Amino acid sequence: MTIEDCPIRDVLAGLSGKWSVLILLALDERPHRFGELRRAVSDISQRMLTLTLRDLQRDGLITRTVHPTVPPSVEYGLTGLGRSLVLTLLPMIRWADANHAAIRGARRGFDAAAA
Amino acid sequence: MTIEDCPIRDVLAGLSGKWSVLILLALDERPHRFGELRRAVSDISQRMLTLTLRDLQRDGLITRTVHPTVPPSVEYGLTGLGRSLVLTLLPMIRWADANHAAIRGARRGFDAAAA
DNA sequence: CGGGATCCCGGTTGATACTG
DNA sequence: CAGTATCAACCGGGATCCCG
Repeated sequence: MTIEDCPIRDVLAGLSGKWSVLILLALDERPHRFGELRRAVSDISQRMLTLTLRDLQRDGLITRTVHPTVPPSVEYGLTGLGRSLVLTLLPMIRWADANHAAIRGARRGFDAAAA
Repeated sequence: MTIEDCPIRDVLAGLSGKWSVLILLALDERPHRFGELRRAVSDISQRMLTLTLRDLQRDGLITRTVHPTVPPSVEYGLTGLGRSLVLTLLPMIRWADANHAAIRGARRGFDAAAA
């Protein structure tokens, strides 16, 4: 009865970081190289980008292709599984965009009432 | 240019906890009392349930109704905003359910290859 | 260029005990 | 029943330096 037995919690855990969803969205547009991703998801640290990418790859959501050039070049892209996940994420993204103002308003109201 | 200016990150931050989504789903079925929620989301600590509920209420996603009985009874339910959010979440939930096995398989493959 | 290794801090979480 | 208070542990994440 560990955490992995609950699909929701197990899958969500991987997306719970601050960065996974942003990275998946960037890769949904087009494949990105490491440095491109770093700029696309501005203010992610090199370390967290590396770690998050490895987790996503481990879960079979993204591909990692090394081109043995000098200097090296690594391309990341979505797998079929990853693409199908992003599709289910898009409604939530749009909701976040559309209702961000309402949430911020609710927060202000709540905080004011608490004071 | 703080974090709240990005709708995705701001909204996701609230759901990134381990518990928010589970609670929202439980409340989507029907309103729950505190103790019911605690059993529904088994192995959440009392403390985290309290904290998460307050955050969700602060964001305008759930309602909190106190019935001044003895002993006290508090009912939580979804707001309209909350219900609309859950609707956008459901595709992702179903995806998690359907693809949990695939993800676990990918993980095993990745870990085996790394060894 | 694309990482890995290390250090370290601070917020989040859990256990436990107490309360109206 | 539905919380609040306090304390300790943990771990996500940033900074920095190094490497092929």
